[in-house]
Amino acid sequence: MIHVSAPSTNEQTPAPASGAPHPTLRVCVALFRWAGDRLETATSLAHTLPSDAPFPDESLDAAARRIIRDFGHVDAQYLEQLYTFSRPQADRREVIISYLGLFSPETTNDISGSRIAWSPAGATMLADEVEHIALEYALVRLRAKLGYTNIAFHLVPATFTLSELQQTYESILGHAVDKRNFRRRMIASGILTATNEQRREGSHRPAALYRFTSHDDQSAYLTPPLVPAQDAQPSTEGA
Amino acid sequence: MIHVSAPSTNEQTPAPASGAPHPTLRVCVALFRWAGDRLETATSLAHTLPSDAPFPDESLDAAARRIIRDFGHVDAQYLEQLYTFSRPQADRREVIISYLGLFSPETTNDISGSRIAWSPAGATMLADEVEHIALEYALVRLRAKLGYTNIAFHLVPATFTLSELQQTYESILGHAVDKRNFRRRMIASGILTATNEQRREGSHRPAALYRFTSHDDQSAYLTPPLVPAQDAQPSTEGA
DNA sequence: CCAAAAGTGTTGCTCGTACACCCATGA
DNA sequence: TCATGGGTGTACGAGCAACACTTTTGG
Repeated sequence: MIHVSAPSTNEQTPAPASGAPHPTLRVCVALFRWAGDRLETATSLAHTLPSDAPFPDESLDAAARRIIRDFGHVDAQYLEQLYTFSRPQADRREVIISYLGLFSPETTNDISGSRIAWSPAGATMLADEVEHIALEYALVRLRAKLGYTNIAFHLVPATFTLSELQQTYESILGHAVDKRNFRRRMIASGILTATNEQRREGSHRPAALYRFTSHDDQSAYLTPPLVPAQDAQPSTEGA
Repeated sequence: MIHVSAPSTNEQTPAPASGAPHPTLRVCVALFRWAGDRLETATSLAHTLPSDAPFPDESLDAAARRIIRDFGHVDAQYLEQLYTFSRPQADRREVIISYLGLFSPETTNDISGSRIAWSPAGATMLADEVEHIALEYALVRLRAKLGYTNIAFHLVPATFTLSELQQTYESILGHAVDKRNFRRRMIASGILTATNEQRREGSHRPAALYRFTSHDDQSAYLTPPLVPAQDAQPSTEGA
């Protein structure tokens, strides 16, 4: 978590370049939800990503949250800054800070008066080129993070079956995964807790319901394969 | 990694007052070089990271490259956008786009009239809080990328011995690595090519010299210049 | 009793890690 | 001949991928 709090005492900031117009600032958010059978992207009714200029007294993160509330009338479960683009526009430059946001299904069920349209991720067409790139990139990041974080849990209801979770993974990754391996890995990871409840639906064996062990994610995993050698250096190997 | 869970209740910030001051934009660069025995960070003589406001007609990447040239009178071998911070400052907001830059030793040898001071990475003290965070984060990213990219090659001379390369890794990672495993991995990875030259220095067996197989790195793992990089996005910037 | 999804183990392979000694050289 | 760093191979364990059948239920 990156945290910027107090204003700095350092007054190093260069003056805005000689009379030239200030760049336009815009925060845009690639929002996803799991629709039960597929991943969906949120667009405004005008086929753009939800976006707005941050207010002067507002952090970028806060602006992203506000944009999500304004468009969807709900809060996202997960929010992460992705990348900052810039491009020439009219007489000034436009700087676009892109975010990735995730909704849980419960959240998006009772959206009323929402200005959001949902379309299948991957088939979402955006007029704006930068927004298109930002969306593609958000998907890439989301896929990558499935592999080494518990980010998928933000897309899934509070309690869920392992099959549901697996379907979520498969649909985001775009390929099937082995059931036994998937379950073993999920359970071994310790981020799942079995509730004692079951869900019975249809004429087949009921499924056990699980929930997350911890709701804060430690997605800050970085794993360099190189590992410390036994001792500092001094002798040849101990033994 | 930013995880925003339960955002505050709606404050419904006032509409974008047209008279409100634009945010200040600033690009700052965490620059590293390998000094032969340690990793070093570049600071301005005033103990700040090299930074400046981008010109209106200049992309963020171009601004970062210009800043590096202005401060060091040389070009960096590697440049990657890291994260965008924002903070309140005086009457307006300051938005800081941070970059990671790497120099090869050859490059920094003939810096003359440079406005850069080098200090050991990790021991570099910066007055500004955001710059400090940006620098720390750059180090984290650099370390992490050692594990799954060939980023280290940007820090090393055009030809080098495996021991030199290993020292670079060890010093950046902060721990020793096993010599045999390191060499096996490097050679197996295929990004190294053995030249036929040797380097003899000191009273011991001469070392074989290697160089990179390909000089473009696919470490564009975590940056959006994704699939169709430069040409598919005429109005945005490549990397 | 049938359909339909839930649930369960084993095996082989790959990759990472630990580990010790000989080689070539200059002084 | 000695000190110094360069260079080499093997064996073990962890973790991942492939793979098929039994269980429980509703209709």
